[in-house]
Amino acid sequence: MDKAQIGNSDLISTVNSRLILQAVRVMQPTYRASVARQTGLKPATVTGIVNDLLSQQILSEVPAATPTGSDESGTRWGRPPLMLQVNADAKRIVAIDLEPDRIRVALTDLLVNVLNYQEQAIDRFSEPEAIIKTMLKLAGRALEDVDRQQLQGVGVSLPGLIDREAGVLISSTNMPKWRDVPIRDILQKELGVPVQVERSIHLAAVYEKWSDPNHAHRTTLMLTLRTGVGISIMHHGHLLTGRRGFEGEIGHTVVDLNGKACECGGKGCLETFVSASAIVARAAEMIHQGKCQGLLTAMRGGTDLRPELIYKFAKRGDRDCARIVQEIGKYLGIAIGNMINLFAPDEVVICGSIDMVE
Amino acid sequence: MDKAQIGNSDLISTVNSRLILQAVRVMQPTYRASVARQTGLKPATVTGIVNDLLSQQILSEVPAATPTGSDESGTRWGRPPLMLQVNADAKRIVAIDLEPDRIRVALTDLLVNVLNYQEQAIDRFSEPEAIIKTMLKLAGRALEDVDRQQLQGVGVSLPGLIDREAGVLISSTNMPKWRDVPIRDILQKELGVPVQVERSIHLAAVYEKWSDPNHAHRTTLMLTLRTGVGISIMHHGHLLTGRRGFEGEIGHTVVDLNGKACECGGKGCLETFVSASAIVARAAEMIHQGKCQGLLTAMRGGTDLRPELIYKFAKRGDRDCARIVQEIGKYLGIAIGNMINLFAPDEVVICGSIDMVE
DNA sequence: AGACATTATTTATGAAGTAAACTATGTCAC
DNA sequence: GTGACATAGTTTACTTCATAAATAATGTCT
Repeated sequence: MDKAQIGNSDLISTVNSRLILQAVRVMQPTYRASVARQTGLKPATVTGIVNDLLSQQILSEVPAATPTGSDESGTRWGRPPLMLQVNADAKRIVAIDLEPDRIRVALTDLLVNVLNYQEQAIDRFSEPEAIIKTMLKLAGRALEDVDRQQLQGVGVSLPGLIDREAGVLISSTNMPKWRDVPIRDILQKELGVPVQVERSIHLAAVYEKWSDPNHAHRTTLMLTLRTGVGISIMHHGHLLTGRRGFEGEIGHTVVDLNGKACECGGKGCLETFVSASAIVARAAEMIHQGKCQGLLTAMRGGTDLRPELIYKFAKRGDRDCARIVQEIGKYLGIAIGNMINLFAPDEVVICGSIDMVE
Repeated sequence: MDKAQIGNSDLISTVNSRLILQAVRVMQPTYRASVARQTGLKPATVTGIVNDLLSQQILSEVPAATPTGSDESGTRWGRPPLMLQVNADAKRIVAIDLEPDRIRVALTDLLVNVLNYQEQAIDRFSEPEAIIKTMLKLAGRALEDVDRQQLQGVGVSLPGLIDREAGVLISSTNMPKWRDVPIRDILQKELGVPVQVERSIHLAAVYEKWSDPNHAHRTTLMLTLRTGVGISIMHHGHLLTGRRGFEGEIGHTVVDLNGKACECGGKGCLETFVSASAIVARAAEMIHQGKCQGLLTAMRGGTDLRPELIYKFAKRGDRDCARIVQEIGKYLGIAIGNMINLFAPDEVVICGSIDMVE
């Protein structure tokens, strides 16, 4: 049997602190009595924890306010509350987004306002060591004026299969040299602060939940389009994740068993229809059959064959290109429909765009 | 914002009691010091909670035991532990399984040993009121010799879509008269004890987790075959369930977009290939085409056309019937493969059998 | 009989939530 | 202005739990 969470006063305080911090973040500006009503905690408890958070400067008190009681004539009474809000400046967070073609590093405050942003192009075929060096350089710059005490931690978004427990990037389709790289430990050692890693495609869902306080008991299905298709499911406030991070591979879901062979060994996988390379291949095939003449002309004019070009032609009324786009929708629709049957989500979010990686 | 679990001493005690009870159940017979090591709780804490559980008679102490310490020569030392085990007789549970063609009621003890079992055939077209009356009759009989104090509660397994929060059976394919029946509240009122409802197809997964202590951090995909196909996912110890209980509908996942129209409005749903009625229809179609002559002969002999008959012929070497069975496997395989891509489960369990309902 | 190892309990302490009393602070009526 | 009123927030005394540390219990072995 694994060790589970045990109950002690530590558990109580983390649970309640989070609850209160969350409540203030969502309702701010707000005040102690309101927080108590919302969370179900008693006023005395809220006072204690709020004072604690005030002394840590994670919350701050705002002076002015008017009484909350009122009647139909607009008469107000009662002691005016002391308003609370999150002191965004109390902490700093560094976010590192590794993508096949670039690294993006942001320094944010507690409310995830971006204070500083850097972007640097990389070659997706580089050695991981070199790329990590670049990440460290950018992170170092972001942290130049940050007190280490103030730094909450570093979050890293990775484009591929990860092992969450070990903090390892197992593999990445678009970055072939990355194989079992223990990136969390490397960064943690170099930066000397706690580092967390997560799979890129899931982070949109995490943010969605964070920014929407009513999300706790809903189920959201989020599809992320990029070079391929990823799926994330936020279920009752929890992100569905496998131990090894292998989940979310909707791209290799079979949507047409008579379809083309896929790299994965399957036949008719979703990605044989909706990935950037599949779309381009499909267009090339049609050009070969003498269709999509518009595309051919554009290419002779020096333009690259890219998904967005096909879409542009489709919008302009090119029948053949429109058919390609329509097919993408059809297969995406089948996949989404299947997911809806399985999860009965309260909402489906599609984000990103189908891009090529050089 | 919804009200979340707040932290107070109640939380601590429930968390720790459950932890300890669970540990004892899994390791029994065991002893306090071992429980403390396993759970991470301190010995004094375990003593306190165990004594509490002993006084409630949920646990019992077994006298004999030998010292636990030992060296290579087999020498043993130390104070011999007081062994603990779950006192299965402390509580009684009533389990009611409603199926389209029968009601099954069991009285069990805390370890889910069946003490008493009753089964009664029902007509799936009956009014819900009549069926509930039968359920109450059987439950009443099961409870005849049970002290109400001893009764932990009643669990009901329902064959269809449920609303867990409301305890309502929303609809059931095989029991057309059941529409939005608030069965939990009805039973609760009549029996005067807490009633919980769950969807039948998911309960195999729940039991699987309960009976396997190492299950907490695994992901299991469980397919349940009956008149159709249901899927349950046990993920990190939690059953994936939607608020309205609409999930698990893998049967209406599209596996062949050129397939037949399905009742649900889709085309090529899994259930158009692997449900009992679909299989029979497929065989009838083949007979019409002059195939499956063996089946035809059997049917002229008065045998009903049922899935198991087709399977019997397939096993005997009937080529056409074998093809039907093979097709079932093919489509089931696609659906399962897709699920594996999505969830990367640690294991896939297929249970049940494809049955007809009269 | 006494050393030893291990299990189990007791006692004292501390952390956290909470009920209830109490203080604080505004508005309004007079 | 003064006091009633309503609501916000704090203080105090108390309870519940976990826990560290001391202690007791119980067997084997020398």
